[in-house]
Amino acid sequence: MPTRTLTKDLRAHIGREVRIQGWVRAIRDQKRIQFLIVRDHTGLAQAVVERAEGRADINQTIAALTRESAVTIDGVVVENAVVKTGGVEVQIRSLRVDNLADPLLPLDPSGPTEPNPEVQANWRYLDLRRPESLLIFQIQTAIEHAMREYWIREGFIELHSPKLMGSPSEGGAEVFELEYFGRPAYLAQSPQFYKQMAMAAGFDRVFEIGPVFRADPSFTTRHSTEFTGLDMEMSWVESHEDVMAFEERWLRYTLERVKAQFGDAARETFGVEIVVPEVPFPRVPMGQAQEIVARRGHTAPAERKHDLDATGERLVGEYAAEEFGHEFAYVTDYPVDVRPFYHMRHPSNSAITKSFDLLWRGVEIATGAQREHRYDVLVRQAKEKGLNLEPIQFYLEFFKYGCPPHGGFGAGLARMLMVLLKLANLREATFLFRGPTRLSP
RNA sequence: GGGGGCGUGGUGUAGCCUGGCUAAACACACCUGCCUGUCACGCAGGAGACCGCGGGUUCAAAUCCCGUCGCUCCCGCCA
Repeated sequence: MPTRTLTKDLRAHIGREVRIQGWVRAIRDQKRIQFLIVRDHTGLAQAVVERAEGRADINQTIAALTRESAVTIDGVVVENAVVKTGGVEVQIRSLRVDNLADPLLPLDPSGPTEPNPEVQANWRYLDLRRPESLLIFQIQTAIEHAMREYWIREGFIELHSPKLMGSPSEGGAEVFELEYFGRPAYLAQSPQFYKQMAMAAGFDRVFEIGPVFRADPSFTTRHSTEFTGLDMEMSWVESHEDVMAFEERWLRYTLERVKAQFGDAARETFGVEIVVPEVPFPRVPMGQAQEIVARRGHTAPAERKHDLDATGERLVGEYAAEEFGHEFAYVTDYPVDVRPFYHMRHPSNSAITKSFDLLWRGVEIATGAQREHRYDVLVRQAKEKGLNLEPIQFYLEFFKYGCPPHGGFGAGLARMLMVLLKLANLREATFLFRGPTRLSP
């Protein structure tokens, strides 16, 4: 008997005794009868008990109960069309208070208004009790699952690369430094070098879903200092086009799966329609992107006229939506000066890289490229960027003993979730947000 | 890093511009009592903030000024 029944399954247990477990969302304690609304991760259920001599203990417990307490209820499921929680209710036989909640909640998960961001962050576990919060992470699980499924089906190997590094992977300004047994170490801001090392190792195709760290003091709704990176790298590509072609099919599959599982829930809770994108996605070379942006009346600051700023990206997103009816757009052919040294350059035009960004509804969600796999060219490009070769020598060595041509991309999980569900802020799509001013809980 | 906004009981806000008329108001939550099935339950009563912090102006400041701390948004950086 003490097998737990989820609230969503009560209808299948009419007339039988069940145990439900969850949080007290509401207490309606009346003279003759007492109602509890109990929430678990699958929904709401009403539990009811009449005030009577034989149930004085239960009646008393309920009189002293508080909202958001954790309870276990045993009782019989009865059908009652009047009841708004699914037309069924549980007639309480016994009630156990597993954890009584303090009556003064710092954050009310079923309250009429949303608390301030700071209150939400400080009491994140109460904030996460809101069903819409739960749904975000159920959808995140489905996304990750579908992505991993597609990768594995395509012959990829899953990688877990180290996050502690002896030298900053590239550049250096945006890397966290920490003390490592008396010498400096750095938190990986990308698995870039290691996934390329797997190419040199002959793994052919790899992916990694793991934490990445960025020491940028960014204050926007779409940045954090620690997030889950989605990275992949594939060997024997002819160009970055092969990578883009993979990525768009991977995304189409993922959204297909997520829509099938959560399309209705996403519509009801967030008012968003999950669209399974057509492939190929629209492609917009940087030169054309600049024209589109200019035509739409936006002028980027002179010093970054080779790149797209956030507004520019939004406008290219609008363009893709209007011209192609598409939520996604690849921006390709970024100039050398706005790309890292390891991006391969076009053989016909060395000022342009074989790289791309992927925009979703005008928000940058991924960056990719074909990598430079020729040792001497790579060294030349690193020098050109003014890099100190010594700390990256281990990386450069990958390309001295037979490394296949390869390419890949990196994307951000929370950022994709934010765009998918049209959330106002990345932190809603992050279990525990880390930012320049947020390091706890 | 640059710019804007905000900071009032447990929570969300009003009041601030046009200082005193409010011993700081409203909603939700909380406490007490009442209520024959409630379902945003209802009704009656009650407790709870000296208005982020520090300084200044003034007869008088939550309200004006300066500083400071915190949060937040935009830009930049990027996923």
